[in-house]
Amino acid sequence: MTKKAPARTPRITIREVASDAGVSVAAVSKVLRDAYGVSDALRAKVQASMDKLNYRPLASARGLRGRTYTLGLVFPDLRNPFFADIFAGVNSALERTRYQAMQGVSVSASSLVEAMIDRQMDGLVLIGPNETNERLNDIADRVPLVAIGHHDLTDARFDTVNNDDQLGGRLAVRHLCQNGHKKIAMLSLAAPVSTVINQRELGYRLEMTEQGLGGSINIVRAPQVLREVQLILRRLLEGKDRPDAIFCWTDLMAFEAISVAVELGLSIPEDVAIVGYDNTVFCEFSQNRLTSIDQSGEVLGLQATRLLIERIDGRSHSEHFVVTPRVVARASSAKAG
Amino acid sequence: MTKKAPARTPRITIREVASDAGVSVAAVSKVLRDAYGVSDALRAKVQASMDKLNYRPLASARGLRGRTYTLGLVFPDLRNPFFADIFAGVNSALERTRYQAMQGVSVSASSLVEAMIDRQMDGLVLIGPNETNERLNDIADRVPLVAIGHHDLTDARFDTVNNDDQLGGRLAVRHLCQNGHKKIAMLSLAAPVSTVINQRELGYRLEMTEQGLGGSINIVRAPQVLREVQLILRRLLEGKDRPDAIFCWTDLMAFEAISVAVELGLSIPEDVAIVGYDNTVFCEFSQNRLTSIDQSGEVLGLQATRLLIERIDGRSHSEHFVVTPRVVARASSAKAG
DNA sequence: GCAAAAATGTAGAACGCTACACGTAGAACA
DNA sequence: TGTTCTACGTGTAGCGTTCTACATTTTTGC
Repeated sequence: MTKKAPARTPRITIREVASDAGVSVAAVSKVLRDAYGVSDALRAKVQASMDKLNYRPLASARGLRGRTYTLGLVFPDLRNPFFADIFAGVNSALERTRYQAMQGVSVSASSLVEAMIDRQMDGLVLIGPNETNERLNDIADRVPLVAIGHHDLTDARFDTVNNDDQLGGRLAVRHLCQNGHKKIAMLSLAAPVSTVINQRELGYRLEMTEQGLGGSINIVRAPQVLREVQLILRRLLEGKDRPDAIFCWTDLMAFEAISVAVELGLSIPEDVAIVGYDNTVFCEFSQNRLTSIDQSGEVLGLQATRLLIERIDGRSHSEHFVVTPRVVARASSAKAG
Repeated sequence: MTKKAPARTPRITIREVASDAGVSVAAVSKVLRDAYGVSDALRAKVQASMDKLNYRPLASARGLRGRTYTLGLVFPDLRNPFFADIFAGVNSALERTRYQAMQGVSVSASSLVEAMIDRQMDGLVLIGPNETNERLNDIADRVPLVAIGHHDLTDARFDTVNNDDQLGGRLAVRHLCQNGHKKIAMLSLAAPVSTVINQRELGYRLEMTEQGLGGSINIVRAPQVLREVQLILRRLLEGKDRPDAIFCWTDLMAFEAISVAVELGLSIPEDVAIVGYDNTVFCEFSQNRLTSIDQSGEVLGLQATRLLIERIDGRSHSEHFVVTPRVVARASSAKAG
């Protein structure tokens, strides 16, 4: 079945560079890694040959001995534009380095993580990993690891970068209270897989209680399936006890909430105010004009990358970076009455 | 600066498997690649050892001699959820294979493509590449290549998978005509970088002409920048010659169009109908209820992957796969009057 | 039953790079 | 002038695979 592939233009190797520059292979390698013991003259000579031949080191070969200069990013999903922000942050951190990021997507990180380790990634960033600390430590024992959006720090042998999701939950409630809302419901995720959700729920609860609204705490949980979400929102908004505000655990759900509300003839924010989370581009975008909690994905990505490279360079104690969220107020939660 | 990294749990190598199974390294390699000349007994023995030791071949090492079983996907952008559909298609094509996809994002494919070649990807899928055929052929000479969303087939030494964008443009216009709209404008992209846009514009023009609306052909071009898009849309909708329908080159722009229209107090579809392109999940989603041209990203991804693997396996002539788009009608373009 | 053919397994040389261990030469020191 | 440093280059042994030869065993054909 497998025929011979057509002849491909062959690669320039370090050997050819060496012979072109009239030096040893080892010398070229030194220049490549800017290792100690290289004179300016030699560097220049080698550099010239590399440029001339358009030489590029082969990552797999490097990986066999040293590094591949490749970082792996594991996203849980590609549909949420919030992840694009994180990615942008990663890339800006990588700008002046020799590292390159490769991404993969998978709900259960496991198999993808293995694939990335097989491919000699120098380090991994897991975004919103749905994994136990035990499992994460297991990975961390094999490859430098940073988790974004993981709040369990006990015994962590990896770094974390987090938005303060608990504070985020609080801010949402506080903001809605300030704008005169009282019956604030929260739309959360069924089977809360991530510690992120737990923190947001906790923040919601705590702030509701502190605001003296403990009695009207109302967490509604929906799965990721669109139909289900719509159904549950409809039930919530048609019920006799309709909330006058909904805090949604992510912008995407918030858009859906707006959608269902409008469909039911309710006006926003007069009848029901909506607040989302992530402050994705789409908040600005559509008529949604959605108030949202900004967790600055770009900062998350940037810090995670910084920590990861530190770790690759040898740091072995764990660091945990926290970003403070903030409310970005838009029309969807404007002052009631 | 660079300290010694902490001791990592070492990898199981093919050598250890071989010694555990009491066979040669070559034998294990044969089993791994299911090459010719392996008895059932040997296979079983080796398989057992591999399972027992939890062995996983190292891609970089394989790459040095043969394949890495890694495919590279190059996306122009991560924000458009349409790309998630393509990705899903790729993954479903990969399901029962030993290949794994890694993604990268970059507007100008160039540097990312080089990085992927450096990392020994067995093949590349470029999505909406903003490159000349010359450049693409150049890449194709070095690595098996498939382009999704590239309409220039002259001399192509790579495969392409395309939605029939010209037909898509036609369908949009035809649909709007059938629903009684006449002054149909098209919102396109400034500096049309991709052949995709050209085809959609062409389809729009041709169908307008055939419908006898050649006189009201009106292509408005906006850059990718949100502010600009809003400005241009506002100008278009406030002008004395307001169109009664807008065909937008992508859903994201269509949402923006809806947004601006609503802001201006226009109702959709009575005052102005909107049609998008891509049929992203968000069409169903928000109150947008956006009519869109479906180009089935999943099929595109699946076919591209299929072609790519064929090419890796040795096919050298080019193939070009075309998917037929279809209109998915929703509220945003309902019958006028 | 014997030669030829087919099937099965093994040795060992790459693949392109890194990094350790040296060799050498000039500078600094006494 | 000899000796010790230091800076700079080089030789070469791997890293974990694949894959071409080749050696050995088993099967087949007559």
